Amino acid sequence: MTEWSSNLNPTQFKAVTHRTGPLLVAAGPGTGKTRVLSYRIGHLIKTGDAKPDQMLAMTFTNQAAKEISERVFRLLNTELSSGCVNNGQKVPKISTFHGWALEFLKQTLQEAARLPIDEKDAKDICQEAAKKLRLSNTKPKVLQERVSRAKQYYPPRLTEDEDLTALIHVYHELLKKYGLWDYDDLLLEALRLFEHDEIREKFLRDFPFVLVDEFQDVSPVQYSLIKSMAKKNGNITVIGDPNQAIYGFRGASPEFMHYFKTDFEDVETVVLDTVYRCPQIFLDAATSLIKDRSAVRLKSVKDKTPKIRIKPFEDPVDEANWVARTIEQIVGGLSFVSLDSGTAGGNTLRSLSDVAVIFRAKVLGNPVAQALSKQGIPFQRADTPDPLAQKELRSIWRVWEILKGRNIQYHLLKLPGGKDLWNRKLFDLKPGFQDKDGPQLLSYIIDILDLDPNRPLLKALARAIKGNPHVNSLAVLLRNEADMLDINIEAVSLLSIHAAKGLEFPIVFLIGCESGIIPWKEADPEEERRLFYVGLTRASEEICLSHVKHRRLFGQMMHGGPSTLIADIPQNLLIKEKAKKTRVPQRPRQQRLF
DNA sequence: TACTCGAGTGTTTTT
DNA sequence: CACTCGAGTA
Repeated sequence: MTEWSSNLNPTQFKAVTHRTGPLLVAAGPGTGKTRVLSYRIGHLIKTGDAKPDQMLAMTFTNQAAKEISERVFRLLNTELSSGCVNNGQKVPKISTFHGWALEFLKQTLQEAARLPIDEKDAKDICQEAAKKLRLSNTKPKVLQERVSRAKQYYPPRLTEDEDLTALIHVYHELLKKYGLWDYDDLLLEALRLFEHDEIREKFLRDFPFVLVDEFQDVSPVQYSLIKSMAKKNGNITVIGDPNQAIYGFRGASPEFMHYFKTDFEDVETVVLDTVYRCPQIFLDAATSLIKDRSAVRLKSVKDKTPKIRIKPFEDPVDEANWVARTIEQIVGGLSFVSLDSGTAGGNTLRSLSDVAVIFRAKVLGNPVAQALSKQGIPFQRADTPDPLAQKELRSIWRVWEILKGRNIQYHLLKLPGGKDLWNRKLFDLKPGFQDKDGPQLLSYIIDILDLDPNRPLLKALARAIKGNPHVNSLAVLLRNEADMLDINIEAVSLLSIHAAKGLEFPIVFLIGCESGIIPWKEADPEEERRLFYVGLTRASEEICLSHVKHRRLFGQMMHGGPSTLIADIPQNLLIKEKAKKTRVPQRPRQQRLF
């Protein structure tokens, strides 16, 4: 315990050691949210207040669940070795909302539980439903989005739209026929189960300690779930930052943070306001954007407070080239702030992984990606497409699922070539597949799908499986491989602001700071402010906001001028730089290999 | 059933 | 611009 408290500041300590009853932790950017969450779990175990398997911690992403698990286990292991905790093999359940819901449904409904499908299959089924109804608009993507949007509410919010009502009805009939649930159903069905008193009572007995991460991002359904998961005076901890609520477009609302205080009884509120990440000026700029400047003033522990640089450019290519050149100089050993100003730079040696370029919409990353490749600077983008959207991989995955005995009927139906063919093909060979390992399964699948195993895509897949021979879910493996933005890799990161949430980088370029881009035209202006807030608080040392005069977006010329949000920041926190007339000649710095 | 081509359309994203 | 989707053709 003593070692623990030495790692925590007083407010963190208060949140970690809070004993019983509802707890709301308002945690600004870089205030040690994950630390508090994992320490709290560890602390509850250590004091004996909770048995490990009485705890459920819920996150939004697998990544977050993994991170927290790792920290908790690291914490407990250290404690274990010093003999403080007597650990049974029981462990706290740390899982995503959806992951927990699926398990809960399986456990409660047994064989009556259906099988989950991903978004792509949901689109297909939406389309099937729309065709049945002869709706005029049958775009699967649009339909699925509208259906999913409605299903963020319980009961699903059907508005006045009759088409949507009918569509959802038929869509649900189809899902029922196939024995499937979409992602939204997992949460909705879990919520439905909680309407049965005996089921809810059992849950309350099983999990008297519930913790929720990124609480500001909960949807109405998730909020209802949370309310069902604890008594009004129960041991429920929620942690989040209302100023970083940027998922309104999928039904989340920062309001739930306020509701929590009245929906539960005697809520203890702890505000984490000591920021370990950002310099004070970045924090002041960020908070100045938020309307109800909630009495909280974030305080940075950093002594250096560089100002925020504002850089104007003519067009996206200028902007991108400047970013690329500047990065090159940074990793060359010159400090960022002193560039252009003639001062000799500090000697901080930067690595490419210290740098992120972030932006409001993914397309804005393209010119930067081009400029970086031209300069031979390695970079990684977070926005890799879902690998399972690719045809071959999807077929491979379907056969894999069939051989693993999951969702067989539906996958047979969807495989190219048709059900009968595949029934025949798979029939003879199925026995004994339980024992085959990943690589064997894959080569078998490639064989019966008649694919060329030497294609780079399949070779990469084979490599991924080889590193993970006992993988059960190919989907999880593929998606992890694909969108894992590897922080340790020696490369610049290109990310949307959304994708950057939760991350930090010493040096951040926030590009495309123009009105119409951020704030995005026709978007909730308050949420746009929070987005900018998130963007500004990603940097731990230096940040530069840039804007251009003209930008071609979706084939249309935009000239919104510098973002109105920049004008809303107290100007003494900014250094505005003049546009440079001189266009630096393109020098090919590094020959590309091919 | 499988592929090509042109019209249409645009934020952000997890499960 | 760049991509997706679906109509149309083989």
